Amino acid sequence: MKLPCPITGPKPYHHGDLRRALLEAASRVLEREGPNALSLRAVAREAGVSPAAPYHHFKDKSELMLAISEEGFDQLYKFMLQSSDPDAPPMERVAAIGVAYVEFAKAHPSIYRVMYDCSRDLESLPDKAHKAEDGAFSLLKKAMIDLGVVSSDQEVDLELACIAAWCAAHGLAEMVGFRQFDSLKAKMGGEKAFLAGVLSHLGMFGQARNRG
Amino acid sequence: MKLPCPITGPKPYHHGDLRRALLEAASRVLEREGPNALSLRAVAREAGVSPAAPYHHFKDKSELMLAISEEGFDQLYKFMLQSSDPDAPPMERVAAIGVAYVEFAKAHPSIYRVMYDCSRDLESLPDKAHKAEDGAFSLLKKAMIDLGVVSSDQEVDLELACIAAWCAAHGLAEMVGFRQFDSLKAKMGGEKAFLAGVLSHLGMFGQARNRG
DNA sequence: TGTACATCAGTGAACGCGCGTTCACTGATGTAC
DNA sequence: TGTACATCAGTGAACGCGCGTTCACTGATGTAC
Repeated sequence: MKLPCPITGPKPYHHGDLRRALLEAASRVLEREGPNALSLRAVAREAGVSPAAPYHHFKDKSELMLAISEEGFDQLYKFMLQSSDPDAPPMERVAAIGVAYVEFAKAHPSIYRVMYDCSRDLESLPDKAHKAEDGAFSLLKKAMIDLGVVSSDQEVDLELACIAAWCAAHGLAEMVGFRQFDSLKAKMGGEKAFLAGVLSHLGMFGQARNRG
Repeated sequence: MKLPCPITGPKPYHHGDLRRALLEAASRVLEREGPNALSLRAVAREAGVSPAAPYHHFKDKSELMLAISEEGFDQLYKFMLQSSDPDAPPMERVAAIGVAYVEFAKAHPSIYRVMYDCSRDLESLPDKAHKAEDGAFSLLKKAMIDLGVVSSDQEVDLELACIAAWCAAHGLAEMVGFRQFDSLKAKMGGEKAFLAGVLSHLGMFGQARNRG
């Protein structure tokens, strides 16, 4: 691949890895302007490319959205993984996974929204995470099994517990940013305390309650 | 108000109560075509009126959306109220409120989405429900106090408990419709059992767990 | 009770906008000989 | 090693669309006298 002079050179006719560049451009658009501004044209614009160019890499808009969403799930999984020490006690691990989930959504609300929207449209969020041997849902499931509250042979109950945790995390992730909670957060000395406080009331994250 | 002959008469130039009619038209559009199809023009079309007519009743699109959302919260509150017997034990009442919330969202997903979107944009969901003496949040709060797990003088903890319940309900409400859960629902003998099962893992709805 | 007139609540045409997508095209690349 | 050519990955102009909003207008209503 021939690269142009990084300072003065004209951009080459062929891009090199436009697919990658488009996904990164999409991410920038999302962070800067929010999910409503995410259009095929905006992404192409951000990548410095004509509006027709993306069609060589994605069948249509929904395929681009899906790719963004998949990338998001990848990042979320990696973040969860690095946030939960596999040698820590299971209770701590479950809590760490939950907190990581919420923090990710809080840090990247627009990407999270695209992820969620794609999941709803395609009815495949848990499925996708499920299938991947080491996907986010599996990570939670393992921690839940280790937690011992539900045993792995009570399959239905285990599944229910994981779904409950996922729902709670999703709800909290979407609502934690509400301005309405600001004064309570301040009263408690910060968002972290607030988060722990809310989680302490949600069954499967109960150990936070015992701590403080 | 002069009414046209309901069968053959021409529609009158003046509508009578276009504001009301627009809100009902919006509701129909939402149920039929989903939140993405909800535009000022679509609502006017559905109401059988020119695209400029709504501007005599709403400053702009966002004001219409807000009105739809407010109406939704009203309906939600009424539904919660009629679903929870004030003489029932507090535990049952809290559970009934939670189930009603989720059922409402499941029954009217598009309206629920508009409600949520408005809340997020305006940062006023809990606030609105809060201010109204008999709003949905207050209803939950009262039941929580009666439940006795948190006392009304531990204000912060009470608030946290209510927020946790709200988040959990929101998460469940948004995810309960996912196709991915279909097989589990079938295995458990229906959505109601599934819902109760998930709720049983969420702290403040714990009584469902003791029952079955 | 009748009439002049201000006000209200509609109409429908038009505006500019950004969108997703298509199309004929062209410059760059890589492969066969 | 050089050359012909198929293929790939871009361009940019154009399409039709639905949108939010504005505008000059007009029909109906209600009020003052």
